[in-house]
Amino acid sequence: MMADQFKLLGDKTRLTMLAMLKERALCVCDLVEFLETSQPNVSQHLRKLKDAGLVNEMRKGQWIYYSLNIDDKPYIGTILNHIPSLKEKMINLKNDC
Amino acid sequence: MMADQFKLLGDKTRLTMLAMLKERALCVCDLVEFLETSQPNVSQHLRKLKDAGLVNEMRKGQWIYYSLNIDDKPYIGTILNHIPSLKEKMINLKNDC
DNA sequence: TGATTATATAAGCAAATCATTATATAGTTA
DNA sequence: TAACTATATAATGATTTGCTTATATAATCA
Repeated sequence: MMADQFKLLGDKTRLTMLAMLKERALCVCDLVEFLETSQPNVSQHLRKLKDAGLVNEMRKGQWIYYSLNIDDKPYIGTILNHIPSLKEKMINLKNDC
Repeated sequence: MMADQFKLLGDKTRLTMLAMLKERALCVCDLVEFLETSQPNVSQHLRKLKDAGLVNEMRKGQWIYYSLNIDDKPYIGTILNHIPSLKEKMINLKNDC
């Protein structure tokens, strides 16, 4: 249902995660560092996003990279384009923590 | 905050209400009839939408009409345009119940 | 004025939500 | 293999949410 997808966007942490993933694929530890929250918290939000089909995961060694999967959800893309870019603030993030 | 606005869209009842108001201004009793829920429930959802500035109210006699107020929120409009139209199903709604 | 209609507000409750802490799983490295 | 790192899952608890029932407010009508 459509409302369920918006419910996912209605949380500051998840909305920020999606805005980050709009810039590039990220591993869990990148998200943890940037969001300044616990690793389980990030993992649980990621699971919700994955269950809703909004993100994909791809293992790379011991890291798991998450990326946006919204090509079939144009309105989600529109929404994310209205969020101020986080590119600048993400510069310090090093992959493979 | 942006997430708070999406939180409002993340509820089936409210999302339907907004989709209805996209068609035209409606009084509370129209919403109650269409949504098949209680009048206080509708009033409380309307208050949230009003507090967030998504709808306006206008009294007309003993009725209060609510209308969309999203001219300054383009992404909300985009979202509502992706919701299947309710126009057909709203044909039987008589104003001023 | 008193009854009726439309709407709002308050109180209460079950269910959902978000975070935390503890633990499990899986890959890597020494 | 043992220790370490990255991530997931489980258990728990405080807070929020959505709805119901009861009551209040405001406009209309007889």
